[in-house]
Amino acid sequence: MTKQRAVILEVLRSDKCHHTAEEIFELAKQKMPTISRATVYNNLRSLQEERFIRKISGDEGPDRYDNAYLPHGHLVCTVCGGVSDIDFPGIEDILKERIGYRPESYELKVKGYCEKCKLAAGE
Amino acid sequence: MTKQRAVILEVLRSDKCHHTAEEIFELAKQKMPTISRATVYNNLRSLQEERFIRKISGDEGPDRYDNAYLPHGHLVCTVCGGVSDIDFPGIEDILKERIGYRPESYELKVKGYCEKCKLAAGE
DNA sequence: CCTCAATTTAGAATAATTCTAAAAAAAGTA
DNA sequence: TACTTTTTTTAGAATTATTCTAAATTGAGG
Repeated sequence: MTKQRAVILEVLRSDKCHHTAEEIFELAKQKMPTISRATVYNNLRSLQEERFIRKISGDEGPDRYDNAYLPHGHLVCTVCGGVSDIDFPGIEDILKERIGYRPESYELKVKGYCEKCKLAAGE
Repeated sequence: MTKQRAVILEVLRSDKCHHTAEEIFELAKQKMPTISRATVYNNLRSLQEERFIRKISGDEGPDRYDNAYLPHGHLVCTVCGGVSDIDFPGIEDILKERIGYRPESYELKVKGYCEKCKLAAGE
């Protein structure tokens, strides 16, 4: 475990956002000003391959990273564009039923209103 | 409806593949050699906004396009990398149950074995 | 401490997509 | 039809996101 990788993990775990590589790079630089962009990309890739984190590739804009590997849904807000985690109980059963085995992984993105924007609209 | 747009739609509808913009550009050029890459990108975007087609952004590689807008699942083959359509009956009910309304749209990508690779492995 | 393999670095290179400004085509209007 | 206006296309430049490169550095194991 290099210092750089520790910093990147720390950034990933410091909040619930789904940051882009560039954002992670900026945040990591605050903790370690000499860190290089390539190191961030390298680590994001290897962390993903080792199943510590998960890449979320969006319809638009750069990829984002989730600090958990375990698959779960993502709610993409049609108002603010934010991405939040959301679980859909029973989803894996449906997938298994259809293809005959529990999939190695899946990604589910649902467009709707995030909690914040739902509250704001309710006023 | 411009000639270019018609050609692009024709390419999209000519087979069941999920082509990349570059592939669509190449195929369109066979029908209309003067067509420009930007025109392909412009049309893919507007067709998507008008909900004739759907963009599928994958974990890796460029975006792909589906000739239908109606949401349905995609099976991403872990062997050959191909993307095929797959329906998961009941999925929309699960989504609605969890968020309280039928989502405007969703995207579900499941990793597994496509029909071709499943057959090949079975030998 | 040495050694060696793995990692980091800065910047160049690449890939995918968007932008730009001029030309062409289409649509609207008299 | 002829004229005007708006939209679309074009080619290539520009931008964005990401990967590659090769030299320098680090860190783990002996």
